[in-house]
Amino acid sequence: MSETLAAGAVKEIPPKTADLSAWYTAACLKAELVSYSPVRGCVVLRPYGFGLWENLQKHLDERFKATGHENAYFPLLIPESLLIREAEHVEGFAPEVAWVTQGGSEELTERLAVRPTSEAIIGTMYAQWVESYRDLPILINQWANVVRWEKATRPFLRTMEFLWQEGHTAHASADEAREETLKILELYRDFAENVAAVPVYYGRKSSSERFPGAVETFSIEALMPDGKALQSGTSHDLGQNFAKAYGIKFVDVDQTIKHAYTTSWGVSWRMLGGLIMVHGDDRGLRIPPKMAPLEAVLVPIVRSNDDRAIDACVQLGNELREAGFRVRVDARDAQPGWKYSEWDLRGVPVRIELGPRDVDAQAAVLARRDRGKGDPGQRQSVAYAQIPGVLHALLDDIQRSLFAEAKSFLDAHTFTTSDRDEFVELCRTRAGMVDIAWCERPQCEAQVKAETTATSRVLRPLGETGLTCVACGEPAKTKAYFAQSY
RNA sequence: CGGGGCGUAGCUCAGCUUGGUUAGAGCGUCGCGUUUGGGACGCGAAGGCCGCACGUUCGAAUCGUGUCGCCCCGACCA
Repeated sequence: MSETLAAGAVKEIPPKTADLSAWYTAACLKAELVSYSPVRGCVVLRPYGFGLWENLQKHLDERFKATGHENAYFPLLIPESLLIREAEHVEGFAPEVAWVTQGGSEELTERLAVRPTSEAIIGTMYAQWVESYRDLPILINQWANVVRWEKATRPFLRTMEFLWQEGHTAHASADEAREETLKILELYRDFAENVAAVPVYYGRKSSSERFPGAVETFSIEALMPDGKALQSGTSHDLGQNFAKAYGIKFVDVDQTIKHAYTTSWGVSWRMLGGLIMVHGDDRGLRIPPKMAPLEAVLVPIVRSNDDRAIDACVQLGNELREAGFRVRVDARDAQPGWKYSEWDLRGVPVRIELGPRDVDAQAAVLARRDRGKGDPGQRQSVAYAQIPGVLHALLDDIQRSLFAEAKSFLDAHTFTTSDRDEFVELCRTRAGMVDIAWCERPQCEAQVKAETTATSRVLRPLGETGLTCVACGEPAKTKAYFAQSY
């Protein structure tokens, strides 16, 4: 089976501007982020890709801890009887649930779902843990894999099995649950923009885009270079729906028994796919320094009879590592130009070139990946003693400049219109995010989708009153960003 | 699941229309030598039952059917 998988799987990377999808898949494979697995629709996360994932985990975990959340772990397998308790929830996920029907040689009397998400099992446990308002809130996050039986798959963006974190909280009041939901939305926005350097719009989801079983869903939405939006993180206010389904009850301060209010929220490795598409260029990946598995790679230039650069690189590499940088010395016996291209492809933010000339001058050349080859600001010679400081500043600047570049793309591809024809045309041509006054009616959204394949991405408060819906002419209730999406 | 494309050496592909010795190229790999500041050069070598199965045929990479997988576009979804 594996030999059939290899055939035709890995291609040369086509220009990003010509075909984003083809570029994306090839880049993920060639940069050794992922490989295809023998199971259709699943990918193997290779060490370099896992490095990206680890940085995502690190930064999100820091933020979760800072807001009082703790990590825990719940089982992979969920009995059918538990999964089906919340009606909307099970209806929403039914088409994509994988089932275990046999254990060893024994047919199971009750089949087990491989979790598509963990509300069911976690809600069941919370019901056992909560007795009193004193037990609330429960603020738990889990890092886990989930399985959804997808029809069409693509590395990171949609795979049958994927890694994510899912937070599940329970609260004593509706206000507190809503506050938690919005706090996490802001946490995700902050992470996306300040760590992944991916600018996003955030807000409420329309009813048709809502999580099955939620009272209200919020999300962050990034814009890909082809004009399609990518939902990159979701935060759900579940109200009392799941508490009622799973029996999460508590005695409140007023001595009455009440159902808790719960939330759930998640970010998956899909975020990595967004980061790759947003920042990559024709030479491959460009990874923002805070997410980069390697912040810098050191390439020694070796001349015949002069390999002093290798020792110099090893020493400089050790010093930088001690100073807290993530670096690697690439001392492989290969052409420097070949190495440059390879590390460019993998998106390492800074390359440090060190050859005999530099050894003589006690300096090294720092080259930044985010700028083009011909850019005069791309390379600079820096004396040994100054390197940690310059590297630090350089990484900061790269982080900022990648965000700025992506932000100006988002701004340039966000359109506001009050004209229906223009709205339809912008949606249809996949121009970007199209901002309109909207009635928020599901029928209207369905009509827009039928006409343009675009849907509402996020809803924001409407500043003015008395406006009419740009799509249908009914009274407008909200401001909405429409776009086609992944 | 629907439409389109593809599967030949590690990679990118040619060959297929019109079936015919031993299936090709470039790159990569290996060996030796010269090289090394943005994908080096010379010489030599290895490497493929043409995705898989069945069928048509004297003969199949080439034609037919099926199947698996990959890519793109829809539908569905994070």
